[in-house]
Amino acid sequence: MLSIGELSKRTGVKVPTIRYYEQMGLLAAVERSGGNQRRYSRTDLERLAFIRHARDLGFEIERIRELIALSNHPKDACEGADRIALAHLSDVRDKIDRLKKLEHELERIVSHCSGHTVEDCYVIRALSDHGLCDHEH
Amino acid sequence: MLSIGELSKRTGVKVPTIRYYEQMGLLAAVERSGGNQRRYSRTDLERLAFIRHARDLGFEIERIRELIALSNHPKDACEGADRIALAHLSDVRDKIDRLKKLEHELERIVSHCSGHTVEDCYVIRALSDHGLCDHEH
DNA sequence: CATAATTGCTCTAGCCACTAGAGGTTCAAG
DNA sequence: CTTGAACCTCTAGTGGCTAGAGCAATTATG
Ligand SMILES: [Zn+2]
Ligand SMILES: [Zn+2]
Ligand SMILES: [Zn+2]
Ligand SMILES: [Zn+2]
Repeated sequence: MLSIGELSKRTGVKVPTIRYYEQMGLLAAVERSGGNQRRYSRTDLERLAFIRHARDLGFEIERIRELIALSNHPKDACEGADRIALAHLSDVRDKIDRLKKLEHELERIVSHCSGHTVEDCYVIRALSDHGLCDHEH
Repeated sequence: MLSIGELSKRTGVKVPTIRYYEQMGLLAAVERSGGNQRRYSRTDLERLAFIRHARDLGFEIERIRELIALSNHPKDACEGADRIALAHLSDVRDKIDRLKKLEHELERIVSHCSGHTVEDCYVIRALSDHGLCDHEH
């Protein structure tokens, strides 16, 4: 049985974040000591590691809740989990596409400044006029 | 003189967002009609377009505040503006790098599921064990 | 065993950049 | 003059935490 601090050390998840996950219903409310302190089992640690890893991979809390619900029915088909992962992959790709457009536009903007005063700074002019941009964003 | 609704239509910025920008000090508090309604000039419209474009390019509100302050001193050197844009470009690149790692990892994960039950779903297993991942994240 | 340092508890508020809604006032068209 | 759209202010909610106040419990040291 681990205290919340020990669990935090072993998983790299901060103490208030563990309590937050409990509040959000990702971690079940666990056993308490006589003095009302949380005591975690190995199973709890594994679940927290799962949550942490899913968060590191960018899954939203609501999606993680769904994934946990699915993994409680091991005999069911796994389409649900696959669909969640695919949808997330698609989100990530959309974000990359948007950021690459920004990157391109920002590169163009910063490379055009001849470096004199603010009144002829290309950065300021480009921000004032989207017409100078290559793409929508 | 434009009402807030007309300004909204012309810039594509929603009405509550315009009021929010005023509250944040990006837009100066403007003239009011007899009945206390905001009235915007062409200059106000241009400033809002600047803010909107900078936001679309991903600049934070605080950075936009700084850019506006700089552009009020047209005779000064423009290093400040250039530095803000370069720092933002660097942020964008960092985000892209992180997302590309996620993309690779998610591609790998979804492609490994043989599509049976939850108990042997690779998605679920991969989430449980970062050791299966190719990269840190 | 007493005391002190550390860790734990709950509850509230703050972060960012909006967005939504309540409850009321002003404006413009007919 | 009446109607209805647009406006006003104020408060609260979003996501995923993080920080702090003010206590209680546990652990380490003497
Ligand atoms: Zn410049
Ligand atoms: Zn643009
Ligand atoms: Zn699967
Ligand atoms: Zn991993």
